[in-house]
Amino acid sequence: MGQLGEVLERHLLCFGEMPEPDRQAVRALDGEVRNLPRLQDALREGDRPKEVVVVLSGFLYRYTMGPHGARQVHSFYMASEAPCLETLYIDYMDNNLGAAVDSRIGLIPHEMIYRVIDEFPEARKLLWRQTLVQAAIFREWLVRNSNLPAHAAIAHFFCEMFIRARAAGLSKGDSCDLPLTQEFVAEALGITPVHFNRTLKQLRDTNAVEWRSGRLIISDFDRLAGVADFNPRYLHLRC
Amino acid sequence: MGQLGEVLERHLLCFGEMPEPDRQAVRALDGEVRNLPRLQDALREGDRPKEVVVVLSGFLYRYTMGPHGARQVHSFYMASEAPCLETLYIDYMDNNLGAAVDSRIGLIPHEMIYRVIDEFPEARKLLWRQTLVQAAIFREWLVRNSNLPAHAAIAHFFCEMFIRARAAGLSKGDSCDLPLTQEFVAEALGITPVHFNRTLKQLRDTNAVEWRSGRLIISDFDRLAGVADFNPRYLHLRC
DNA sequence: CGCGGCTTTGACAGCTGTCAAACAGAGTGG
DNA sequence: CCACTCTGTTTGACAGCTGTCAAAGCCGCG
Repeated sequence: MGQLGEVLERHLLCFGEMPEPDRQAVRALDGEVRNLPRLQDALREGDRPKEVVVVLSGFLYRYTMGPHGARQVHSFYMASEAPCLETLYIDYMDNNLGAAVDSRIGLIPHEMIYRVIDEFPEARKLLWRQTLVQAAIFREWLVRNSNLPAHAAIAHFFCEMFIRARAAGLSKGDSCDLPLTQEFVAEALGITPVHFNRTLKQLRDTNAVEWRSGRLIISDFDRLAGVADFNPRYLHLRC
Repeated sequence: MGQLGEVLERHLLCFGEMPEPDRQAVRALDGEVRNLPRLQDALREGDRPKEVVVVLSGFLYRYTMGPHGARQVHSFYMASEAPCLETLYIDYMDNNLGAAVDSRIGLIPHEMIYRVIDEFPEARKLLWRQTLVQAAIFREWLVRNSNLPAHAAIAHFFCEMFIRARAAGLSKGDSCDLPLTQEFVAEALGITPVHFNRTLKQLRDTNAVEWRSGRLIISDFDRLAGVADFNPRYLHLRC
């Protein structure tokens, strides 16, 4: 029973069920654990990683660098999530994975996972599905950043983060950790930090949400979801 | 040897290699062929399809409807491409798939593909990879729509469509079909048709690209790619 | 010729970006 | 305990890209 395998098993079970033998096979996965200091990268564009990453604590983010030093964040990953599962079957990274705060990550060798995939169809199905859910999230972010005005986009982002935290068992009541700077989130939403800050103030004034010292508190989820036209359907969560 | 299987085989080979037995298994896939008139949907939000779609001719597009009737296009699919391969392992559609022009599509039953996936690991690998490449394209569209000014976004879109058409063997020299209205493309880029039109005129004046009566002609690809900061890396094409 | 769909153009409002500077809070060292 | 520094947040002023609303032009087709 590897620590990493247990984390991955719990994560996969958010998206569907597996029979006990498959669960056991996933649970048996294990690998190296490593500290990843804030702003350090775990994977870089062009890398051909030989392990799959699991977030144990902290917050990771995936990004690409634009031509003029502009950074676009594609996604955030909280504890228990598995970014870049896709490295299993894609030749090389076309983006970067880094730590937004001091984090601890686990590295499960591809070889071990290939064996599970070959021998346990239900585990394979959930692994595959996890990568598809990632794609669904990218689609939703595309819609959000392309169509929603800043205040709705911010509300949408908060809703998603909270729902994901709750699914991962990381929320407490109506709040969860969100240890990011405004700049990070602004780069995920495709807006300027300045504009993000201004718009956040407006949202705060609605008393639906608060975000300070790394903690997100959603006192009126329904109102916030209404502002964002948020529907958690795309997350394909079972719980 | 199914017609649909052959199309799918050729598409998968754009992303990697398979040994002959796997190729044969894919080639043997087949199913119903159906006409899909312009603006009609093949799949709708909430559907639980039992077949995988292959585009035989025409142009499909995937989209979601926003709250105020706003439509966001997630992607376009030209002949030989396979949209929504993801339906194999995801519970229900969280978006719609429709025809941008009169099209012909093939429907391969999930059951047939599951058998290939179970018995032919290399075919499975390419199928999986195809879904991952889709995700990579979503990421790139996210970056494009979030960061690039309209003229660069349009140039980027043209570059991608041309490269994909060439990979599919659908280009002739420096041109390919692109039978879409300006409105469709504008909705993919997350800008207004009016603004799209205005900005397109500017691009046209650079003499790098032309687009009329459904045909895209790129007379100076390098210049266009420069404007867009386009790098085809994310398409993960072998050829 | 008239109709319908698409493209093109105009005028104007407004959301968002840019550049700068002030402000706040945590950690450091004197 | 108080400067001091550093990072991140907050505000201000202003430019400009993009959206909105309308109307005109273009083209294929019955």
